[in-house]
Amino acid sequence: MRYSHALINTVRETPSEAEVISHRLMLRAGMIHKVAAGIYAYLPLALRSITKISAIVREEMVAAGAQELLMPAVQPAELWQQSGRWDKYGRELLRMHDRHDREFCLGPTHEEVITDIVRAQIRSWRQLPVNLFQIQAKFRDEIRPRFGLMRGREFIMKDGYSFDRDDAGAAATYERMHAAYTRIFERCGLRFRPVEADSGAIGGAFSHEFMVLADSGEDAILSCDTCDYAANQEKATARAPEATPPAANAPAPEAVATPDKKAVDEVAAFLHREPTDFIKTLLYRAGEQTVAALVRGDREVNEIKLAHALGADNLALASDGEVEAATGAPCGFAGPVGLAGDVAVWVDREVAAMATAVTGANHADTHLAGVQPGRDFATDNVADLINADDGDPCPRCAGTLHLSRGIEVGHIFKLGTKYSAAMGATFLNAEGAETPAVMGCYGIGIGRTMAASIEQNHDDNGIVWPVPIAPFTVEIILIRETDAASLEVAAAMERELTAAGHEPLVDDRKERPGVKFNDGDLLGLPYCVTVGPRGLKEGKVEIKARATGERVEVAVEQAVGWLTERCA
RNA sequence: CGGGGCGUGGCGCAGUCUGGUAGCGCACCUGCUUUGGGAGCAGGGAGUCGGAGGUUCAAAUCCUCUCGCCCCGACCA
Repeated sequence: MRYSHALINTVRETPSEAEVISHRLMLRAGMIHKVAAGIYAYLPLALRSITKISAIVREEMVAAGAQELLMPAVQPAELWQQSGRWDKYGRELLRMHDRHDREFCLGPTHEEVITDIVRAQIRSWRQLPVNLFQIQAKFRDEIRPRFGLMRGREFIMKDGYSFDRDDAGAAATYERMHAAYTRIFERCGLRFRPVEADSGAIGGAFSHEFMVLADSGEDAILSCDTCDYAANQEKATARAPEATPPAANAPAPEAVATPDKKAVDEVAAFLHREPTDFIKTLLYRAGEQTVAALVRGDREVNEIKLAHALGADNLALASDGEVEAATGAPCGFAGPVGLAGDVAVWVDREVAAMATAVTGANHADTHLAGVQPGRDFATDNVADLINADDGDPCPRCAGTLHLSRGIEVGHIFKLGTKYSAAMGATFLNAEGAETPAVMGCYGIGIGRTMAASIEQNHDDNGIVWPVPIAPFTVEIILIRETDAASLEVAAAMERELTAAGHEPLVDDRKERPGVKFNDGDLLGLPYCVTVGPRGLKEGKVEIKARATGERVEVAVEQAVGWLTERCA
């Protein structure tokens, strides 16, 4: 490919809308073009990379026994009504009407359609298992799209769905997908980690997210420094604390004045105690019920865990007015002792293990010291309710958990029979009984994987592509595009490299060398060959490795061989 | 949806407070000189100032409405 004929328009100045580095660099390198909020066109450079990522995904999916198909982006409301999600999905689902006023939506995911297909195609246990996937644009009307391709409304996704005869089969398929995903992200040259994830409303322990490790990631993950335990902070559980036995015959709680001190840190400083000596009481509304969640003063409530513990669908922090109604005190002085009887008290494991603590007194400007869980308030409902944090003990071994950030590029989970049962995707098993297929689903954000790679691999000068997903593998810079000898060498090299399976981009633009070098670094192709009169005088070209900055002078006739050896 | 900010040549911005014939840098086009890490000089093209309505002799600037975009938050298979 000749740069002078390629649609690659780099810009020196960073467009002001870009927050994260991958978005900035993709705009600067002329890879994407925004069409509307969260909706992008993939320009040729970006599409080349996306095509490569897709090819890796296809190969590994097929190798793992999956078959590719393609479903429509537009889906009829009836299917979503059958699964029950038409009413549940909310405004993230973009709905529309056709000319006959029938309702449709743009597919944010394809469980309904795939289940519809399979129920029409599958009759017998002999046809199972079947594992199907597609690579296609999805649309989710995100409340706030951001970070360019990282969180768009329209995005390219590989979504796969498996149907098995029984749980054991589904578990085996799940493991195969886990292994395939690991190979996919390894082949893409990414540093990543599979982590245990919350499976949302579906429940069950079978859910893993594949996280590309990057400080700019939107997800917090905890991983053990000793064993291979790693989990999304939404899900991560630290080892349960040992109970500290309370002193016998300890005095009853004592009220202490804490005028105008509300936040735990303020009260702790005022009383010369540590936040870890406190119990923080947060009030929530779960439907009609008011719930008090008790966590140690330095901890954060994990609302997902709390919702699971309660079996609640929707959970929201209580308003100031609701707090006053439940505690009889202004917000900031809530505590478990003497709460209104209709408030359900849920106690974090760590709090239940405390010997004594300071809590709010349910009275303005007052706290209680010397409160004993179990003696001064009931500990009937104990659960893990907090976010595990950096330094907590690992639940599986003697190691320590560490907090880091990641970008979710893949998510696999076992669905069970939720959709197959609701939509009648059943088959006759070996005993002749009608049985719903056991499903799993498996997603990879293709565009997000590309963005995550840039997020993880860049420097001050631009992108640093890993060879397997680079738009081109080699850039050939012509120092003097008017020099006949240089042109001849570049043309020959382009031919030979192409024949050897490389993808060269020849910068033959009428630009000064400095411009070409800087654009070369910005585009970030793995190798850059500089062809100019000065080197050719000695029959040499210079090759630079983008990732390491290593430069070598190589004889013209050895350059292709040198590159082939390095790219293997 | 709540809070904040921004819409002025392709991109980045000034001008708006205090109304008076639209400007700068980059990019683009032409020519000459240059050419191993973002060249110089000269010339040139390009903007209904997001849109609609209003005030005024006069509106990018003041008023009203509206649309879009960005940031923070709530939300998220």
